[in-house]
Amino acid sequence: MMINETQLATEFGVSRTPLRRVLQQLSYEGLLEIRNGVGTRVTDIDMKTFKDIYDLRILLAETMGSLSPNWATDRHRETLAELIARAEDLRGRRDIEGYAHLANDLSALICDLIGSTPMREITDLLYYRVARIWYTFLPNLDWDDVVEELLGELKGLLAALASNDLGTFGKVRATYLRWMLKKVSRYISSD
Amino acid sequence: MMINETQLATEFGVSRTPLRRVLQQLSYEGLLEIRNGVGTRVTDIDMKTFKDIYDLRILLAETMGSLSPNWATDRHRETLAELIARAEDLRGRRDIEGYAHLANDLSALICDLIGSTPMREITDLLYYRVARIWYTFLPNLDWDDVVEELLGELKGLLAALASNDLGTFGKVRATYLRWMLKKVSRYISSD
DNA sequence: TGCATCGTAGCTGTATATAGGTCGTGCTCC
DNA sequence: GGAGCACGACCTATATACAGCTACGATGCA
Repeated sequence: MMINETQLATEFGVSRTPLRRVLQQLSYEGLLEIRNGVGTRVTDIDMKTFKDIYDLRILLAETMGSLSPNWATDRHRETLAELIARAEDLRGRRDIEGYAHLANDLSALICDLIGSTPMREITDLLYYRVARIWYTFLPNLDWDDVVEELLGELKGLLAALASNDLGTFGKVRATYLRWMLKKVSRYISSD
Repeated sequence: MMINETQLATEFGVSRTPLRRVLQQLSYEGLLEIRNGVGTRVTDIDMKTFKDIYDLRILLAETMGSLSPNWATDRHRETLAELIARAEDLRGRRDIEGYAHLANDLSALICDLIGSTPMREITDLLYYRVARIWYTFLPNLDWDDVVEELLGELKGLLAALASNDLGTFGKVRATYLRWMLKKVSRYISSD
Protein backbone atom coordinates (compact mmCIF):
# COMPACT_ATOMS: atom_id res chain seq x y z
CA MET A 1 0.00 0.00 0.00
CA MET A 2 1.35 3.40 -1.02
CA ILE A 3 1.00 6.49 1.14
CA ASN A 4 0.83 10.08 -0.04
CA GLU A 5 1.96 12.61 2.56
CA THR A 6 -0.15 15.53 1.29
CA GLN A 7 -3.27 13.41 0.96
CA LEU A 8 -2.87 11.79 4.37
CA ALA A 9 -2.13 15.15 6.00
CA THR A 10 -5.34 16.58 4.55
CA GLU A 11 -7.23 13.50 5.73
CA PHE A 12 -6.03 14.01 9.30
CA GLY A 13 -6.49 17.78 9.14
CA VAL A 14 -2.85 18.62 9.88
CA SER A 15 0.03 19.90 7.81
CA ARG A 16 2.71 17.67 6.38
CA THR A 17 5.20 18.52 9.13
CA PRO A 18 3.62 16.67 12.06
CA LEU A 19 2.46 13.91 9.75
CA ARG A 20 6.01 13.37 8.53
CA ARG A 21 7.17 13.15 12.13
CA VAL A 22 4.87 10.16 12.59
CA LEU A 23 5.72 8.58 9.24
CA GLN A 24 9.42 8.81 9.98
CA GLN A 25 8.96 7.14 13.32
CA LEU A 26 6.96 4.35 11.68
CA SER A 27 9.72 4.11 9.11
CA TYR A 28 12.26 3.84 11.88
CA GLU A 29 10.21 1.06 13.44
CA GLY A 30 10.31 -0.77 10.15
CA LEU A 31 6.62 -0.44 9.30
CA LEU A 32 7.09 2.00 6.42
CA GLU A 33 9.67 2.46 3.71
CA ILE A 34 10.24 6.08 2.67
CA ARG A 35 12.12 6.66 -0.58
CA ASN A 36 13.02 10.13 -1.75
CA GLY A 37 11.31 11.10 -4.97
CA VAL A 38 9.37 7.86 -5.15
CA GLY A 39 6.96 7.57 -2.26
CA THR A 40 6.20 5.89 1.01
CA ARG A 41 4.85 2.40 1.21
CA VAL A 42 3.83 0.02 3.93
CA THR A 43 6.51 -2.63 4.20
CA ASP A 44 5.72 -6.23 3.77
CA ILE A 45 7.81 -8.72 5.66
CA ASP A 46 9.77 -11.72 4.41
CA MET A 47 9.55 -15.05 6.16
CA LYS A 48 13.10 -14.88 7.53
CA THR A 49 12.48 -11.57 9.27
CA PHE A 50 9.15 -12.86 10.53
CA LYS A 51 10.86 -15.88 12.07
CA ASP A 52 13.73 -13.79 13.45
CA ILE A 53 11.29 -11.50 15.21
CA TYR A 54 9.36 -14.42 16.65
CA ASP A 55 12.55 -16.10 17.85
CA LEU A 56 13.46 -12.88 19.62
CA ARG A 57 9.99 -12.52 21.12
CA ILE A 58 10.19 -16.09 22.38
CA LEU A 59 13.58 -15.42 23.94
CA LEU A 60 12.34 -12.27 25.64
CA ALA A 61 9.18 -13.99 26.86
CA GLU A 62 11.18 -16.85 28.40
CA THR A 63 13.44 -14.36 30.17
CA MET A 64 10.81 -11.93 31.43
CA GLY A 65 10.59 -13.75 34.74
CA SER A 66 14.24 -13.23 35.59
CA LEU A 67 14.98 -9.75 34.23
CA SER A 68 13.52 -7.35 36.82
CA PRO A 69 9.86 -8.34 36.60
CA ASN A 70 7.05 -6.19 37.96
CA TRP A 71 4.89 -7.38 40.78
CA ALA A 72 1.56 -8.75 39.58
CA THR A 73 -1.40 -6.97 41.13
CA ASP A 74 -5.10 -7.85 41.43
CA ARG A 75 -5.75 -5.37 38.66
CA HIS A 76 -3.65 -7.49 36.32
CA ARG A 77 -5.57 -10.61 37.28
CA GLU A 78 -8.91 -8.85 36.82
CA THR A 79 -7.91 -7.53 33.41
CA LEU A 80 -6.78 -11.00 32.38
CA ALA A 81 -10.09 -12.47 33.55
CA GLU A 82 -11.88 -9.93 31.36
CA LEU A 83 -9.74 -10.93 28.41
CA ILE A 84 -10.71 -14.56 28.98
CA ALA A 85 -14.38 -13.56 28.95
CA ARG A 86 -13.87 -11.70 25.69
CA ALA A 87 -12.04 -14.68 24.20
CA GLU A 88 -14.89 -17.01 25.15
CA ASP A 89 -17.26 -14.57 23.52
CA LEU A 90 -15.24 -15.01 20.32
CA ARG A 91 -16.08 -18.73 20.14
CA GLY A 92 -18.01 -19.46 16.98
CA ARG A 93 -18.18 -15.75 16.12
CA ARG A 94 -15.54 -15.02 13.46
CA ASP A 95 -14.57 -11.49 14.61
CA ILE A 96 -11.06 -10.77 13.42
CA GLU A 97 -11.10 -7.17 14.61
CA GLY A 98 -12.23 -8.33 18.03
CA TYR A 99 -9.36 -10.81 18.12
CA ALA A 100 -6.96 -8.03 17.14
CA HIS A 101 -8.11 -5.75 19.95
CA LEU A 102 -7.88 -8.64 22.40
CA ALA A 103 -4.34 -9.43 21.29
CA ASN A 104 -3.37 -5.75 21.61
CA ASP A 105 -4.78 -5.54 25.13
CA LEU A 106 -3.02 -8.76 26.09
CA SER A 107 0.27 -7.42 24.77
CA ALA A 108 -0.22 -4.23 26.79
CA LEU A 109 -0.93 -6.28 29.90
CA ILE A 110 2.20 -8.36 29.43
CA CYS A 111 4.34 -5.27 28.84
CA ASP A 112 2.93 -3.85 32.06
CA LEU A 113 4.45 -6.81 33.91
CA ILE A 114 7.94 -6.14 32.53
CA GLY A 115 9.92 -4.03 34.96
CA SER A 116 12.90 -3.51 32.69
CA THR A 117 12.10 -0.44 30.60
CA PRO A 118 14.28 -1.31 27.59
CA MET A 119 12.93 -4.87 27.55
CA ARG A 120 9.38 -3.58 27.74
CA GLU A 121 9.90 -1.15 24.89
CA ILE A 122 11.47 -3.82 22.69
CA THR A 123 8.74 -6.33 23.49
CA ASP A 124 6.14 -3.74 22.53
CA LEU A 125 7.99 -2.79 19.36
CA LEU A 126 8.39 -6.36 18.17
CA TYR A 127 4.75 -7.11 18.83
CA TYR A 128 3.48 -4.32 16.61
CA ARG A 129 6.04 -5.18 13.97
CA VAL A 130 4.53 -8.60 13.31
CA ALA A 131 0.95 -8.14 14.53
CA ARG A 132 -0.33 -6.83 11.22
CA ILE A 133 1.27 -9.77 9.40
CA TRP A 134 -0.35 -12.22 11.75
CA TYR A 135 -3.74 -10.65 11.08
CA THR A 136 -3.36 -11.10 7.36
CA PHE A 137 -2.81 -14.82 7.97
CA LEU A 138 -5.69 -15.12 10.40
CA PRO A 139 -8.45 -15.46 7.75
CA ASN A 140 -6.66 -18.52 6.34
CA LEU A 141 -6.53 -20.39 9.65
CA ASP A 142 -9.17 -22.45 11.38
CA TRP A 143 -11.03 -19.98 13.59
CA ASP A 144 -12.03 -22.37 16.37
CA ASP A 145 -8.48 -23.66 16.51
CA VAL A 146 -7.10 -20.13 16.93
CA VAL A 147 -9.60 -19.14 19.61
CA GLU A 148 -9.07 -22.33 21.60
CA GLU A 149 -5.31 -21.86 21.54
CA LEU A 150 -5.70 -18.25 22.68
CA LEU A 151 -8.01 -19.35 25.50
CA GLY A 152 -5.50 -21.99 26.53
CA GLU A 153 -2.78 -19.35 26.74
CA LEU A 154 -4.93 -16.87 28.65
CA LYS A 155 -5.91 -19.47 31.24
CA GLY A 156 -2.31 -20.58 31.60
CA LEU A 157 -1.24 -16.97 32.06
CA LEU A 158 -3.91 -16.37 34.68
CA ALA A 159 -2.86 -19.49 36.59
CA ALA A 160 0.73 -18.27 36.59
CA LEU A 161 -0.38 -14.82 37.76
CA ALA A 162 -2.44 -16.36 40.54
CA SER A 163 0.69 -17.86 42.05
CA ASN A 164 2.69 -14.77 41.14
CA ASP A 165 5.08 -16.87 39.07
CA LEU A 166 6.30 -14.66 36.24
CA GLY A 167 8.79 -17.32 35.19
CA THR A 168 5.97 -19.70 34.29
CA PHE A 169 4.01 -16.76 32.90
CA GLY A 170 6.76 -16.09 30.39
CA LYS A 171 7.08 -19.78 29.55
CA VAL A 172 3.35 -19.99 28.76
CA ARG A 173 3.61 -16.93 26.59
CA ALA A 174 6.62 -18.39 24.78
CA THR A 175 4.69 -21.59 24.08
CA TYR A 176 1.89 -19.60 22.51
CA LEU A 177 4.35 -17.61 20.40
CA ARG A 178 5.91 -20.87 19.19
CA TRP A 179 2.50 -22.11 18.24
CA MET A 180 1.76 -18.95 16.25
CA LEU A 181 5.09 -19.16 14.45
CA LYS A 182 4.55 -22.80 13.61
CA LYS A 183 1.05 -22.13 12.37
CA VAL A 184 2.16 -19.37 10.03
CA SER A 185 5.27 -21.26 8.89
CA ARG A 186 3.15 -24.19 7.84
CA TYR A 187 0.88 -21.88 5.89
CA ILE A 188 3.84 -20.30 4.13
CA SER A 189 5.43 -23.60 3.19
CA SER A 190 2.13 -24.90 1.85
CA ASP A 191 1.62 -21.73 -0.18
CA MET B 1 23.53 19.50 28.47
CA MET B 2 20.92 21.67 26.76
CA ILE B 3 20.49 21.78 23.00
CA ASN B 4 19.18 24.70 20.97
CA GLU B 5 17.64 23.70 17.65
CA THR B 6 18.35 26.96 15.84
CA GLN B 7 21.91 27.16 17.08
CA LEU B 8 22.68 23.54 16.25
CA ALA B 9 21.07 23.87 12.81
CA THR B 10 23.28 26.86 12.05
CA GLU B 11 26.30 24.95 13.29
CA PHE B 12 25.60 22.08 10.89
CA GLY B 13 24.66 24.43 8.04
CA VAL B 14 21.12 23.08 7.63
CA SER B 15 17.67 24.35 8.50
CA ARG B 16 15.75 23.29 11.57
CA THR B 17 13.61 20.77 9.67
CA PRO B 18 16.21 18.09 8.94
CA LEU B 19 17.88 18.75 12.28
CA ARG B 20 14.61 18.18 14.09
CA ARG B 21 14.21 14.91 12.24
CA VAL B 22 17.46 13.73 13.80
CA LEU B 23 16.69 15.13 17.25
CA GLN B 24 13.32 13.41 17.26
CA GLN B 25 14.90 10.10 16.38
CA LEU B 26 17.46 10.53 19.16
CA SER B 27 14.59 11.41 21.45
CA TYR B 28 12.80 8.24 20.39
CA GLU B 29 15.96 6.28 21.15
CA GLY B 30 15.97 7.77 24.62
CA LEU B 31 19.12 9.88 24.23
CA LEU B 32 17.33 13.24 24.26
CA GLU B 33 14.35 14.68 26.07
CA ILE B 34 12.37 17.26 24.06
CA ARG B 35 9.90 19.44 25.96
CA ASN B 36 7.64 21.89 24.20
CA GLY B 37 8.33 25.49 25.12
CA VAL B 38 11.23 24.54 27.34
CA GLY B 39 14.02 22.99 25.38
CA THR B 40 15.89 19.82 24.49
CA ARG B 41 18.39 18.23 26.79
CA VAL B 42 20.61 15.20 26.71
CA THR B 43 19.16 12.60 29.06
CA ASP B 44 21.16 11.19 31.86
CA ILE B 45 20.54 7.65 32.88
CA ASP B 46 19.66 6.18 36.25
CA MET B 47 21.47 3.12 37.60
CA LYS B 48 18.43 0.86 37.24
CA THR B 49 18.07 1.60 33.53
CA PHE B 50 21.80 1.19 33.08
CA LYS B 51 21.67 -2.25 34.69
CA ASP B 52 18.52 -3.23 32.77
CA ILE B 53 20.19 -2.38 29.49
CA TYR B 54 23.32 -4.31 30.40
CA ASP B 55 21.28 -7.34 31.48
CA LEU B 56 19.55 -7.25 28.12
CA ARG B 57 22.83 -6.87 26.24
CA ILE B 58 24.25 -9.83 28.15
CA LEU B 59 21.20 -11.92 27.28
CA LEU B 60 21.44 -11.01 23.61
CA ALA B 61 25.18 -11.68 23.54
CA GLU B 62 24.73 -15.14 25.05
CA THR B 63 22.07 -15.96 22.49
CA MET B 64 23.77 -14.58 19.39
CA GLY B 65 25.25 -17.97 18.57
CA SER B 66 21.89 -19.71 18.32
CA LEU B 67 19.66 -17.07 16.73
CA SER B 68 20.55 -17.16 13.01
CA PRO B 69 24.22 -16.14 13.23
CA ASN B 70 26.18 -14.92 10.25
CA TRP B 71 29.11 -16.86 8.91
CA ALA B 72 32.43 -15.43 10.09
CA THR B 73 34.72 -14.48 7.21
CA ASP B 74 38.44 -13.80 7.00
CA ARG B 75 37.60 -10.13 6.79
CA HIS B 76 36.07 -10.34 10.26
CA ARG B 77 39.18 -12.03 11.61
CA GLU B 78 41.44 -9.46 9.98
CA THR B 79 39.42 -6.58 11.36
CA LEU B 80 39.53 -8.11 14.81
CA ALA B 81 43.29 -8.54 14.56
CA GLU B 82 43.56 -4.83 13.73
CA LEU B 83 41.46 -3.99 16.76
CA ILE B 84 43.82 -6.03 18.93
CA ALA B 85 46.77 -4.08 17.53
CA ARG B 86 45.00 -0.82 18.29
CA ALA B 87 44.20 -2.02 21.82
CA GLU B 88 47.84 -2.91 22.43
CA ASP B 89 48.75 0.54 21.20
CA LEU B 90 46.52 1.91 23.94
CA ARG B 91 48.65 0.35 26.67
CA GLY B 92 50.10 3.05 28.90
CA ARG B 93 48.70 5.77 26.65
CA ARG B 94 45.57 7.17 28.29
CA ASP B 95 43.54 7.88 25.10
CA ILE B 96 39.86 7.81 25.95
CA GLU B 97 38.77 8.91 22.50
CA GLY B 98 40.84 6.15 20.96
CA TYR B 99 39.20 3.64 23.30
CA ALA B 100 35.78 4.98 22.30
CA HIS B 101 36.49 4.54 18.60
CA LEU B 102 37.81 1.05 19.24
CA ALA B 103 34.70 0.10 21.18
CA ASN B 104 32.49 1.50 18.42
CA ASP B 105 34.31 -0.48 15.75
CA LEU B 106 34.12 -3.62 17.87
CA SER B 107 30.40 -3.14 18.32
CA ALA B 108 29.99 -2.75 14.56
CA LEU B 109 32.00 -5.93 13.97
CA ILE B 110 29.85 -7.88 16.40
CA CYS B 111 26.64 -6.56 14.86
CA ASP B 112 27.95 -7.67 11.49
CA LEU B 113 28.04 -11.24 12.81
CA ILE B 114 24.38 -11.17 13.83
CA GLY B 115 22.23 -12.60 11.06
CA SER B 116 18.91 -11.73 12.67
CA THR B 117 18.09 -8.20 11.56
CA PRO B 118 15.90 -7.23 14.54
CA MET B 119 18.45 -8.63 16.96
CA ARG B 120 21.23 -6.73 15.23
CA GLU B 121 19.29 -3.47 15.33
CA ILE B 122 18.49 -3.88 19.01
CA THR B 123 22.07 -4.80 19.88
CA ASP B 124 23.27 -1.69 18.09
CA LEU B 125 20.64 0.50 19.72
CA LEU B 126 21.41 -0.71 23.23
CA TYR B 127 25.13 -0.23 22.71
CA TYR B 128 24.80 3.44 21.80
CA ARG B 129 22.33 3.97 24.59
CA VAL B 130 24.86 3.17 27.31
CA ALA B 131 28.18 3.86 25.53
CA ARG B 132 28.23 7.56 26.40
CA ILE B 133 27.56 6.72 30.06
CA TRP B 134 30.40 4.23 30.09
CA TYR B 135 32.76 6.86 28.73
CA THR B 136 31.88 9.26 31.51
CA PHE B 137 32.92 6.56 33.98
CA LEU B 138 36.09 5.67 32.12
CA PRO B 139 38.23 8.51 33.55
CA ASN B 140 37.54 7.23 37.06
CA LEU B 141 38.72 3.68 36.39
CA ASP B 142 42.21 2.25 36.35
CA TRP B 143 43.36 2.66 32.75
CA ASP B 144 45.67 -0.35 32.57
CA ASP B 145 42.98 -2.51 34.11
CA VAL B 146 40.47 -1.42 31.44
CA VAL B 147 42.85 -1.92 28.54
CA GLU B 148 43.94 -5.37 29.75
CA GLU B 149 40.33 -6.48 30.14
CA LEU B 150 39.54 -5.23 26.64
CA LEU B 151 42.56 -7.05 25.25
CA GLY B 152 41.46 -10.21 27.02
CA GLU B 153 38.04 -9.96 25.41
CA LEU B 154 39.42 -9.23 21.95
CA LYS B 155 41.75 -12.21 22.05
CA GLY B 156 38.97 -14.45 23.32
CA LEU B 157 36.72 -13.24 20.52
CA LEU B 158 39.39 -13.85 17.90
CA ALA B 159 39.99 -17.38 19.21
CA ALA B 160 36.26 -18.09 18.96
CA LEU B 161 36.16 -16.65 15.43
CA ALA B 162 39.12 -18.80 14.42
CA SER B 163 37.12 -21.94 15.16
CA ASN B 164 33.95 -20.32 13.80
CA ASP B 165 32.23 -20.81 17.13
CA LEU B 166 29.77 -17.97 17.52
CA GLY B 167 28.33 -19.56 20.63
CA THR B 168 31.62 -19.12 22.46
CA PHE B 169 32.02 -15.73 20.80
CA GLY B 170 28.80 -14.54 22.40
CA LYS B 171 29.78 -16.04 25.76
CA VAL B 172 33.09 -14.15 25.72
CA ARG B 173 31.30 -10.96 24.87
CA ALA B 174 28.80 -11.55 27.67
CA THR B 175 31.63 -12.04 30.16
CA TYR B 176 33.12 -8.70 29.16
CA LEU B 177 29.76 -6.97 29.46
CA ARG B 178 29.34 -8.44 32.95
CA TRP B 179 32.76 -7.11 33.88
CA MET B 180 31.85 -3.62 32.64
CA LEU B 181 28.58 -3.64 34.55
CA LYS B 182 30.29 -4.80 37.72
CA LYS B 183 33.00 -2.17 37.35
CA VAL B 184 30.52 0.66 36.98
CA SER B 185 28.22 -0.69 39.72
CA ARG B 186 31.08 -0.74 42.17
CA TYR B 187 31.93 2.85 41.28
CA ILE B 188 28.34 3.93 41.78
CA SER B 189 27.96 2.23 45.15
CA SER B 190 31.23 3.72 46.40
CA ASP B 191 30.16 7.18 45.25
C1' DT C 1 8.04 41.98 52.85
C1' DG C 2 5.41 38.36 50.84
C1' DC C 3 2.54 36.88 47.21
C1' DA C 4 -0.11 36.84 43.18
C1' DT C 5 -0.37 38.18 38.49
C1' DC C 6 0.86 39.47 34.14
C1' DG C 7 4.26 40.32 30.50
C1' DT C 8 7.88 38.65 27.92
C1' DA C 9 11.94 36.13 26.26
C1' DG C 10 13.04 32.03 24.29
C1' DC C 11 12.01 27.64 23.18
C1' DT C 12 9.62 23.85 20.40
C1' DG C 13 5.50 22.83 17.26
C1' DT C 14 3.16 23.70 12.83
C1' DA C 15 2.09 25.48 8.19
C1' DT C 16 3.58 26.30 3.70
C1' DA C 17 6.46 27.48 -0.18
C1' DT C 18 10.31 25.92 -2.62
C1' DA C 19 14.03 22.74 -3.82
C1' DG C 20 15.56 18.29 -5.11
C1' DG C 21 15.02 13.59 -6.56
C1' DT C 22 12.95 9.63 -9.36
C1' DC C 23 10.59 7.37 -12.84
C1' DG C 24 7.73 7.04 -16.81
C1' DT C 25 6.68 8.77 -21.34
C1' DG C 26 7.33 10.41 -25.73
C1' DC C 27 10.24 12.25 -29.09
C1' DT C 28 14.38 12.13 -31.73
C1' DC C 29 18.14 10.24 -33.90
C1' DC C 30 20.59 6.35 -35.55
C1' DG D 1 12.27 -0.36 -35.50
C1' DG D 2 15.00 0.38 -31.51
C1' DA D 3 17.97 2.77 -28.35
C1' DG D 4 18.89 6.85 -25.95
C1' DC D 5 17.85 11.21 -24.16
C1' DA D 6 15.08 15.10 -22.57
C1' DC D 7 11.14 16.58 -20.27
C1' DG D 8 7.38 16.57 -17.11
C1' DA D 9 4.42 14.69 -13.45
C1' DC D 10 4.64 13.49 -8.84
C1' DC D 11 6.86 12.40 -4.87
C1' DT D 12 9.78 13.43 -0.64
C1' DA D 13 13.38 16.83 1.47
C1' DT D 14 14.40 21.34 3.07
C1' DA D 15 13.95 26.30 4.28
C1' DT D 16 11.46 29.67 6.57
C1' DA D 17 7.80 32.22 8.65
C1' DC D 18 4.59 32.03 12.22
C1' DA D 19 1.89 30.05 16.11
C1' DG D 20 1.77 28.04 20.68
C1' DC D 21 3.76 26.85 24.99
C1' DT D 22 6.56 27.38 29.29
C1' DA D 23 9.39 29.30 32.73
C1' DC D 24 10.89 33.27 34.86
C1' DG D 25 11.16 37.80 36.40
C1' DA D 26 9.25 42.34 37.05
C1' DT D 27 5.59 44.81 39.10
C1' DG D 28 1.78 46.07 41.83
C1' DC D 29 -0.97 45.15 45.79
C1' DA D 30 -1.99 43.53 50.41
